[in-house]
Amino acid sequence: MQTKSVLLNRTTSLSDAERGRLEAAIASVRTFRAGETAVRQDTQVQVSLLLVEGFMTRHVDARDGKRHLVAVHVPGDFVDLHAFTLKQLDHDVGALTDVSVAVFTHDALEKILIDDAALARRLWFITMLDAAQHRQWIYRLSSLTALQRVAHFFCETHARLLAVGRSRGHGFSLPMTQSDIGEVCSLTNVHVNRVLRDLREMGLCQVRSSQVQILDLAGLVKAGLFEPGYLYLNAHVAAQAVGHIGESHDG
Amino acid sequence: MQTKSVLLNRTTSLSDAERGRLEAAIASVRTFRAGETAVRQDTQVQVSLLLVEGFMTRHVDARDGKRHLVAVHVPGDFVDLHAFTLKQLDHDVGALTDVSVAVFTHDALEKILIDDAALARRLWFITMLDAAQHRQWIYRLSSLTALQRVAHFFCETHARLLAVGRSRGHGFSLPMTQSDIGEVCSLTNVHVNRVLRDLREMGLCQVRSSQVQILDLAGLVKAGLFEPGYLYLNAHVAAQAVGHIGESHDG
DNA sequence: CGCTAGCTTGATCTCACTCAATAGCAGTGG
DNA sequence: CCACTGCTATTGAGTGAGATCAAGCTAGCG
Repeated sequence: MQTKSVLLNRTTSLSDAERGRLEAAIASVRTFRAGETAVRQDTQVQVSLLLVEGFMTRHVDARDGKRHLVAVHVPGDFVDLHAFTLKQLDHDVGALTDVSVAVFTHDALEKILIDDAALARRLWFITMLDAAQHRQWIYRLSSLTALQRVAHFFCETHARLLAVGRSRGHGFSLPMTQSDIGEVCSLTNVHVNRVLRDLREMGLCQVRSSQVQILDLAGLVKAGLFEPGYLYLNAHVAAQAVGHIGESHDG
Repeated sequence: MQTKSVLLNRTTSLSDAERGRLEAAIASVRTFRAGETAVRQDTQVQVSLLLVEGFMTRHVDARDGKRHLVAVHVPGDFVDLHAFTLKQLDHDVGALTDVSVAVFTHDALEKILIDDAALARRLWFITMLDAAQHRQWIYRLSSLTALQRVAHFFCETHARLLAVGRSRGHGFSLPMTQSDIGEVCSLTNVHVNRVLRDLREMGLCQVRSSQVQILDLAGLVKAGLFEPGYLYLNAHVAAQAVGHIGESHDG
């Protein structure tokens, strides 16, 4: 089953029993097209979505028409598990690319909460990882310069993709425009463009056509003051994420 | 019992049974002095703290010696419930004033998770409220000007204090220096000072000796583009928080 | 081939930072 | 009692990172 491998790849190592239990709870798999809004702010929801393939965002629309991202999701992420307890969201969930998601009804999750405390705690943990990332985004906005922010965001995304086997260390797919990156880092598209030029000229990384090519991971980590502790990765992946382990050799 | 009234005042309405269950799980009550660090980043923890009296912060120390707050806590808040699943925190927890806290062992919380799914879900919800506030802080930093940020922060804090009966609508206690407010809003103490002068001259609010006096709540809400939806307050409190209900008459 | 979305570069502007100086106030000790 | 220290608040002058405005470029696509 397609979804099986995704769950297997989660940072949060699940026991076989837990994984099976979670997969059994999938109600359906559905897709959204790039640009579609999957969940709209302030509407009542009875399901939560696990992203199987593609990239999604969570974003708030400011009153002046601008919007700001509060999360970027990669395959394996439970994008709106928090809706299980909140029931209505304070932000939109959108698809950056064509995506497919596994749908979990809240009834099914409720059943897990009642019957399987260990798995429930795992799910809770996943939502807490999310909150830890929010805190790091606050740090990024409050304490880093434009260049540091972009470098930090790239390191974070790279680390998370590493954790789910979607990067081999040399680069990764990032289907976002410079304006999108600006909405993550609170910069204008013009300034993102200048920052990317600087990163390129510094020999740290290169971005073209939705691909981030990492030229000097250790340098990028340093430039972004990136410390992956908040991602609660296993030691091996964490070391890889900061460039302390040679990249895997792939084809 | 002192703690009882605190739990009673929680935004999240608990049933009598749930409240009793939670109070029974309190292992002890302890205190910290103003300025003390209650929980330190990256250390293993086996307990979580519910703030009974006083104000606490959660903050990350940046590499350059500056620090940034990621949360301000008021009485009734479960300040580090997320440690139950994370086990070690990505930030410090500190006391702004002398505080007293109720201590819950994670063993006791584990028991609740196993035995009482409804209460467990309530606790999970509380941690999700926290995440929703993180998201709003991201919005505040990314999309608001200095004056808007400070106004927004005051509105948020006021709303939360209203919810636990610690404000009657005219003002509230905020034991923070201008530098502290700067660490919330990512501004220098100098600029916070200028913003406070502007807010005063605009007739919106007045701050002196740790007291925020609200002169025009509706105006402050407007100035801070404050929309309390993310706090998931009950309708009555929410209306009060944005100045749509006349303040209560107190002594 | 023309249209549109995204990228790139230059010129100018502005909000908030930095640096600096002064004042008020609480605590402490001679 | 006053001198001294340390912390917080206040105000002014100059600076800078990133925004804004404007124009031209590139590439995919109907």
